[in-house]
Amino acid sequence: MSKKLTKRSEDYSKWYNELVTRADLAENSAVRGCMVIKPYGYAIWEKMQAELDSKFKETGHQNAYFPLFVPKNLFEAEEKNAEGFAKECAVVTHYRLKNNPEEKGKLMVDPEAKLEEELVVRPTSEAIIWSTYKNWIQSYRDLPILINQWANVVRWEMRTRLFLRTAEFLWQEGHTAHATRQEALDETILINDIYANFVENFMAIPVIKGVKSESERFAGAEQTHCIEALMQDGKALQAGTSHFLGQNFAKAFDVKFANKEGKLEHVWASSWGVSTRLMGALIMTHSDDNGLVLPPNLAPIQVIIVPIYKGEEQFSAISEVAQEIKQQLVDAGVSVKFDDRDNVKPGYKFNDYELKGVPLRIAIGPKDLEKDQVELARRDTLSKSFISKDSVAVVIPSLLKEIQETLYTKATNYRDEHISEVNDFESFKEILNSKGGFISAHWDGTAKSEEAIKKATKATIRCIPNNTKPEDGVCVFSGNPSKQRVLFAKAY
RNA sequence: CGGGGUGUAGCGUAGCCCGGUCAUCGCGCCUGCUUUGGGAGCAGGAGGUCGCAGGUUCGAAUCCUGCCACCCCGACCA
Repeated sequence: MSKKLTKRSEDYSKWYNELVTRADLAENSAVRGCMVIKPYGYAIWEKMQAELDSKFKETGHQNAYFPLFVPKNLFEAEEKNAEGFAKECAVVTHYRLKNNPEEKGKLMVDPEAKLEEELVVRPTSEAIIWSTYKNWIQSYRDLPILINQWANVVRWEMRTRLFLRTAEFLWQEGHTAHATRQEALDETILINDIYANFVENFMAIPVIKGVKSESERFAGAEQTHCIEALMQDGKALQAGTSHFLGQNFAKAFDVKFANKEGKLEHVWASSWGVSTRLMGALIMTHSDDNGLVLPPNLAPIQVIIVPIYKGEEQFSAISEVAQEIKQQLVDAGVSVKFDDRDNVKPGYKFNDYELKGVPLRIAIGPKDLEKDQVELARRDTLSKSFISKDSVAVVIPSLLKEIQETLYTKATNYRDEHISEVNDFESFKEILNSKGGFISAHWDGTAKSEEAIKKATKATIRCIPNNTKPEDGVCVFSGNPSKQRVLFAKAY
């Protein structure tokens, strides 16, 4: 394997794959379409989990856990939902293996052990959860139910890609039940805002909040709110969704409550989720040709200390200073590692931690010891400077903040430069293929035009942004009247 | 499921057309010494049912047949 990473501009997919593998985040598993998330990648995911989880709790949500298997008859209950996911379900049909009489030492599925009712491995948990909520809800006093679960789900995708589309992935899914339409709608929007704040402030990825067109909507939802991000290859990525489910699931699973007047009503619902796909967004938003670039908020190691030395004597002198600095940083709440491995040279370590996206690197050598200084290198700008060894604990925490902001600003500038307003279909196609990114254009609101545009350009409506102002125009495809612009893009 | 491609050491590969010292090279790994301010050097070493099963042949990584797996492009998708 070559030491240099493939350049982003040469082959974006290859670059992405190499980066994920070589930065030690994850790798393809022996199981088709599944991935192994390695400790370094998982540590980042855990940070994301912790932050999101606290936001959910702050807003009154609780965690719970529901089964992996969904009996087929439950799965069928909400027709649109079932139809939407039917083509990508893994199904358990048997519960036992036996020795294969034809081949020694091999096992076979025992045909005697066929299940009466097949079990669908959850592609999402609405069905199993709503069949449970039915028993939990009788009165308006039981509402709202605000539950989240951290879980894995399985969607048997034809083609997979590390983090972005794996057959099994990790996510959180919230499922709430409310007494009124408005309350459920408010919840849907509250969560979408939590997602947006999290992705922007914590992951330093700018997003556009909006709602999905009917054809892009979650199967079984009345409205799908979403956050859309833009990757460095000009393709959009749906980073999170929050669905207003209306009474669809309540009706499908017959979930009713007695209101204050004693009348029975169906409850109102929302569901929402973000997944390990956010890891993909993180990688494709910030990384460069040297590897991953982690925002300090998410970096398992925020500062790496690399010693440069000849011989035992120098090493112990440098170690002493390094340990001292490490302790100061730990006390300042910084996550820091001192890499004292002797089997690799400093140059190797420099490259290795750049590949892994560690935000700051401190190098300490004999020359620095003499001058009471250390070399400080930023991952985001790749710039180096020297600071006095006593100022480390003061300089670094604020520098980490600055890096977090710089990354967000840089990504935002890139995103904003890649939103193009167009008014005719020729420039639509032209810009989509040359520059990529989001295209803001008028659309007549029909699924027909949307489909035709998709066929012609592979671009889909990413969202109808929340902040667009009404503006009279004509559909970029059909020429029919339109009241506002929507965002198109090629998407992952 | 359609169209294309690939399976040789942990990873990446040469060899396949034209059968015969042919199992190649690089990275990684192990041992030792020298190194250490941007992916170290030298010396030695370990590691392979050439995807699987048949067939042709005196002889198969190489030719033929079947199977399996994976990858890419489409349809599908968080």
